[in-house]
Amino acid sequence: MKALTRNQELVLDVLQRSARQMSAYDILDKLRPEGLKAPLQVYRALEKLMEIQLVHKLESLNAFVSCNHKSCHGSDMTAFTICQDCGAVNEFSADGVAALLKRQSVGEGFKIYQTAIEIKGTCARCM
Amino acid sequence: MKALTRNQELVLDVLQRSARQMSAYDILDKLRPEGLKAPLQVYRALEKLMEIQLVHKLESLNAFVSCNHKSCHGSDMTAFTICQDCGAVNEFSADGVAALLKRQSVGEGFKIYQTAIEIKGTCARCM
DNA sequence: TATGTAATGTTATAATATAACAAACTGAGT
DNA sequence: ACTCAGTTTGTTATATTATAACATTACATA
Repeated sequence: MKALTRNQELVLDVLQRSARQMSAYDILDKLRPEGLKAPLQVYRALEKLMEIQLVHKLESLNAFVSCNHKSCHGSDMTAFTICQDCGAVNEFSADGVAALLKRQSVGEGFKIYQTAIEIKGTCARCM
Repeated sequence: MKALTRNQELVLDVLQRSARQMSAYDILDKLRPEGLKAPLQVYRALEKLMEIQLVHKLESLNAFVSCNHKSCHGSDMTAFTICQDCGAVNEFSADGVAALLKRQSVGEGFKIYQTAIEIKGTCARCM
């Protein structure tokens, strides 16, 4: 487990402090005071952070969240609920779903590398 | 079930003829000969077509596919495998997964509106 | 025909993401 | 310490994806 570089630390830190998902440009704006200037600096850090599963991308929102969910590091399965009213995103453990998907995809001769499950709807608070 | 408008027909037709997923701009380029000029014409058609589930968006690719999968109209659950080698996309039926997700999310007090499951990996052909 | 809803066309612009290339840093092996 | 390979960085420019705003037209139906 390699140490993070400065830019990676900065990006991760911003994401961890944020209550919400952030776009790459949201992150960039937060980090301008630290000297970051170009989107690529953020995107590159995000790429690495996703590689080591400290950050996930919400594909349907083009946004990023940090992941403290220990069980998820080393897993290739992430699942999120996204509330369409309040915007709250919640990562939840989907082990049963993961197992089922794996079985099914093996049945179809497909080798899973990474899975994104994004569920849009209404959260308990907003109902 | 309302009839489709001209633009919606055109967009759906292009997608159905295509062996692959297409970006909105891919579609636009195919339809320039029919007189379409602006991205919005395509995006608006796509929006409607997705609403009535004749088209799905692959969130992780920012691309669109048509859906002939009868069982899926009226469902709020779509699942895709995406081969990272050849790019082939396959929609598969994930009823079991859907049921499981529904049970689990209900447990967490979340009301599902729409779910995207996108699995990246290697297809049988490419293994 | 009046009326409301939906769809259209158009221009402009916002938001998201990557290409290309030179330079600096890092770590392992010698 | 030296060097080599690999990674990370900084930077400018550009590609790709998506929406805003607004005037206009089509269309069903009461």
